[in-house]
Order: sequence, then structure tokens, then C-alpha cells
Amino acid sequence: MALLGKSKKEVLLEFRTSEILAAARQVFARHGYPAATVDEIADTAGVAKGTVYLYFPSKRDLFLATLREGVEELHSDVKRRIDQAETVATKIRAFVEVRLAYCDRNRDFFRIYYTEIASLPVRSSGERPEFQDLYDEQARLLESLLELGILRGEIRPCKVRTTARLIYDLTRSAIAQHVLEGDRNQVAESTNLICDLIWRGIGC
Amino acid sequence: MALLGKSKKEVLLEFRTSEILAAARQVFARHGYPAATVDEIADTAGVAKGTVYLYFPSKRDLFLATLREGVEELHSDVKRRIDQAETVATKIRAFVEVRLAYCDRNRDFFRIYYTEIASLPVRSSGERPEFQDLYDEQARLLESLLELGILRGEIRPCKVRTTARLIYDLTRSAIAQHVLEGDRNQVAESTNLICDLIWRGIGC
DNA sequence: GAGCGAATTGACCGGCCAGTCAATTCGCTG
DNA sequence: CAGCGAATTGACTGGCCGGTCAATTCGCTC
Repeated sequence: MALLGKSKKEVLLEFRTSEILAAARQVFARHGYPAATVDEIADTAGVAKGTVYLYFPSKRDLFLATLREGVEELHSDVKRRIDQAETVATKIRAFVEVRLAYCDRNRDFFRIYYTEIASLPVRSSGERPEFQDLYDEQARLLESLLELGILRGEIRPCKVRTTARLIYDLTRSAIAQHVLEGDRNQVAESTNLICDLIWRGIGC
Repeated sequence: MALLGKSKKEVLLEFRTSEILAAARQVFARHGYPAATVDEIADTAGVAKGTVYLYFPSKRDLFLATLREGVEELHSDVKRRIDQAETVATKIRAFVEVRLAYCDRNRDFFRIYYTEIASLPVRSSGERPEFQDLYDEQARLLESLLELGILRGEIRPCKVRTTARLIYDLTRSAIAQHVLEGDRNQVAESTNLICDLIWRGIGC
């Protein structure tokens, strides 16, 4: 009985965990971290509050788990598509497009992600935010694309770190418009707009 | 005695109000709205908690007052400099530059502003954020610049609303780098980088 | 279906903090 | 400097919510 997948106990554990994670994602997205209550998450998941604490040690850990899950999936999607692209221009386009598409499909995740990033400035300088590593990984990926582009002569030399950050936030901005303002443009259209701005600017 | 400025009572009232506002700005910037306590604000201002409530009806109102104060000053700075500029290119540059400079000078304000904007997605759809009007005014200003640019043939036709939002967030992104990551570049350098990106993109 | 360990429950606890208000201090006037 | 109203204080309250754990239910085995 331990052969095909650790059945029963393991299955139930996984099921509960993902049920609770899904509920948490929903509730954190609706109210934001501070205003979300563990009671509401438990209700949404259809379990008692105590059960939540059997699967996650604290509210903060539960939150980070939802964040981590989404960021990791997003990041692996992005990497896969970037590797498939040939030119730096199409790689950057892939970066923008995949992120837009993923967040459009996973709006609750985006809400959580967006507000967490925004809360970085208020972390007292001492405490390293726990998910900084995930965030940095994204940034470095974009930086390496820019470096490659400069090397290949596809883009003008520029301050890689700063520019990467600008492109990253540009993408985030477009996603926010989609997700928050019910902007129903196709993802492709927004992708074009951003890539145009990045590549050609708006001047005549 | 009512002639030169409503002396005494009025002066004291104004003094206390601005003392408390300054303390609040500092504390909100340090901890973020939810984690900031009225006790700490009162201590920082050198008054008792009760006094805070004599000048502001609630923690939320105090917070909005700090936000409003900064946004209004920023907005009037921006408008003045934009009106002085001739071409749309220099107007947009003024928009970017003044915002960068103001937030660089008023970092606590920026921290508050930044996190509040980021919390917009988690407001339950029912409640209009109280400072949405201030935010919209900034966006409209930029939109009108773009429309003018298109009219004058200075920029290519584009989706004004979306593009305005992108430029707005691009600026915010650069400010965040300055303020949050201790990026000590001169404001002028970042302004150039952004305006270059907006105007010419990064392609060769 | 008795017995047992594991999973689940939800009432409860303790700390925190926004907001209050009776007591106190301040500062002015005559 | 007595007296009085206005300003200020800070101990206190009430509600909220993260986290706990004794009591209960579940589901499996023999």
C-alpha cells in the first residue's frame, strides 16, 4: 500500500493542505494580510481554525506559503518560455507576456504578490523580508537578458540593474491595470504596448 | 488681536496639528499603517494619546491627512513646472523630474504614498478609497500631456490612458529604487534614464 | 462492534490597541 | 493670586484575533 503514491494519509494531507492554501489565497487577496483573519480562512476552507494550525505553524507562514507557491509556478513558466525564444527581443517579450498571462489567470495570487512587494518599504531595515530571494531571482533573470542583449548588440548599453527594475515594474503596472481596473484588453495587446514602449519609446 | 493672523489659540492649534502630522508621517512610514500605533505617534509628537484625538477624529483620518498633505504639495509642484515647459517632451521630463526630486526630499511621504497605492487592490470592491481623487488627478494630468503630444505630432498615437499609467508607474518605480534601495544616483541621472526609455526605448 | 490512535473541533485565553473621559494642569483675566 | 474655562493627560475599557488544547469524532483493525 506504500507503492502507488503513499495513499490515504499522504493523499489526505496533501488535499487538506491545498484546500487551506486555496482558501488562504482567496481571503488574503480579498482583505490583505493584516485584515485577513484565520477564522475566515478556516471557514472558507471548510475546516475549524485548529485544523489550519495543524498544517501551518502560523498565519504568517500560511501567507508565505501562498506567495511562494505562486511565485515559483510563475517563475518556472517564465523561464521555460524565455529559453525557447531566440533573440533578446523575443525573450523580453516572453518575460512580459507570460507574466501578464499568468497573473491574469491567477488574479488572487497577483493581489497578494503586489501588496507584499509594496510593503517592502515599511519593513524596518533590520528584518529581511522572507521572500526577498524569490523576488531577486526574477530581477536577476531580467538583468541577465539585458546583459546578453548588450553583448549581442541587440540593445544599447545601459545601467542593467536599474533598467531591469524599470522593465519589471512596467510589467507589474500593466498587470495591475488588467487585474485591478477590470481592463479587459487581451493580454496580447498590453504585451505589444509594453514591448513597443521598451523597444521604441513613444516619440516620433 | 484678531488682526494679524488669529494669534494665540489659532497659532497653537496650527502648531500642534503640524507637530502631530509630522510625527504621524514618521511613524506610518516606519511601520506601515496597520502596525503603527497611535501611542507611538503621540510619543513621537511629545503629547498624550488623548491630545491626538483632539486634533484628528481617528487613526485613519490622521493617516489620510498625512497622505493628502504630501500629495497636494507634490501635485502643485508638478503642475507649476509643467506649465513652464514648452514642448511635450520637456513637460513629461518635468513630470518625472519633479516627482523624483520631491520624493527624494520627502522619503517618509513616499513610503506612505507607495504602500497606500499598493493596498488599493485589497480594498473590497464596495469601498472607494478616500484618496482616489488625488490619485486620479495625477493620472489625468499625464493623460492630457499625452493627448497634447499626439495633437502636436510630438508623439505617436497610442492608448493614452494605458500609456499614462505606464509612465506614471515607471516614475514610481525609479523613485522606489532611490528611496528604498539607497540608490544614491543623482535625481538627474534617473530622470535621463526614464526619459530615454520613454522616448527612445532600449533597442539599437 | 469494541477498542484505539489519529485527526479534527471550537471554546477559550491573553495580549494588543483604538478610542474615551474623569482628573489634572495651564494660562488668562480682573 | 483667586477663579474659571480651555487644553491636556494617561489609566482604563471593549472588542478583536492569533494561537492553544481538552474534548470529541473519525476510521481502521481484529
